[in-house]
Amino acid sequence: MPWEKSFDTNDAIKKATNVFWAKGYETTSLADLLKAIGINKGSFYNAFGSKKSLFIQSLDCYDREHRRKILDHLESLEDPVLAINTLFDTFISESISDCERKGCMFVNTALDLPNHDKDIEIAVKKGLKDTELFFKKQLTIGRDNGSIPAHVDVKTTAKGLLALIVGLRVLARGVFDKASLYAIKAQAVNSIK
Amino acid sequence: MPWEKSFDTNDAIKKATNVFWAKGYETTSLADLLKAIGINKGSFYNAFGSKKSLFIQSLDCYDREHRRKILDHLESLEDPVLAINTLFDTFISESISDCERKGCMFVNTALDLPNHDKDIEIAVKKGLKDTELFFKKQLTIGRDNGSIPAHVDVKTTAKGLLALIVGLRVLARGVFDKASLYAIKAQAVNSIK
DNA sequence: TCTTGTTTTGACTGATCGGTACAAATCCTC
DNA sequence: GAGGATTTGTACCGATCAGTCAAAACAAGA
Repeated sequence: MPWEKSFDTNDAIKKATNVFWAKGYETTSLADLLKAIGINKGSFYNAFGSKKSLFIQSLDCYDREHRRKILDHLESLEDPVLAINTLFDTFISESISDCERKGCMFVNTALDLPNHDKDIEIAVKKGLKDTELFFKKQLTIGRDNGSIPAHVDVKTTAKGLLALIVGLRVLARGVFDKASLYAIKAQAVNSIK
Repeated sequence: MPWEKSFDTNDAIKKATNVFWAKGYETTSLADLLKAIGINKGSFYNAFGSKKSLFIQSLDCYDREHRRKILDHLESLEDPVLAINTLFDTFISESISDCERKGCMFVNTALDLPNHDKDIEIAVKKGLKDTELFFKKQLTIGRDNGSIPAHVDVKTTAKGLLALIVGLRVLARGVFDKASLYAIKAQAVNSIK
């Protein structure tokens, strides 16, 4: 009975994610989203309800398709020191090769949390807490298998590494060059030996 | 001959700075600025020319009245380890006590550099480079007087400390609590001993 | 072929955006 | 007080903002 949808919702969310990722919530206009997805207003509101609702779905998409995917791969390495090294390498080369300089969608959103609603705050906190947990797990494994010395405090260092990653993500959006980004990595590597 | 201005330009810039600081350039509307300063459009465009021109003046105001003022004081301590400790303490207590959670205007602006014009990019880069230079100077003094061990690499550590500060500033805007912010400080302190 | 249910389209809403134009109000000097 | 310089308040500009809505387009079942 119904008319088949002419566009794929998941595909549309992915396209929207890229726009929100690069420009942020406020700066992204509805016109930007419609152009990126290739539909018009009626279809947009029929499919997504509101700009904010799509933003939340985009955050979730980013979380699954980017953030968690990277961490899952690093965890599978089963080598905490290598995992942390590779994490920094990945973000640095991602930053350098991305001519849009999008950075990290969670970091970008975290910075203007004061201007966002509670539900978005919760989603962002959850993502960053989970990244912190990733560091905690890796540090614990490393200490247990001896690849990370015992004097490294797991809780403190996990938060410190998260802060370094966040700093790297910000500075990679136009302030630091490649060499400087690798200096941040060196700081991170130093803190686990 | 001329009619005296009914408001002080510098005072107006300070008020505008607070709004831009909290909300960012795009999200701040002209109406926000007019309300904060307490003037109306005619006076605004007569005094400042454009929204962007005022933003640049606000960045400069922040640079002089906040960023440099803090660093000047820390340099006057003539004790690099104390200076770096106090820097983190200052930012942490500033973050906690500020109910607006404004963070740092340079960090906020740095994150959306891709959406800003060249002149703003230059101003932000300059401010952050100068902060990096502050770290370099302090580390050099510390190594010279023996309060910081020789194995600490000045250039790398300066960039690392800057990244930690940037990360702290972001995470303080809604993700981390007080204890977590102090963990970042601990990471910084660890890296210079 | 006609009905039914869904999706698409694009015009429309009222609000707000940054910025301009200009007359009225104000003050200083002569 | 007159004249000139400058600020101030406000009406207005076109563009854009997020969001609404009714009619057109369409597919499948009857």
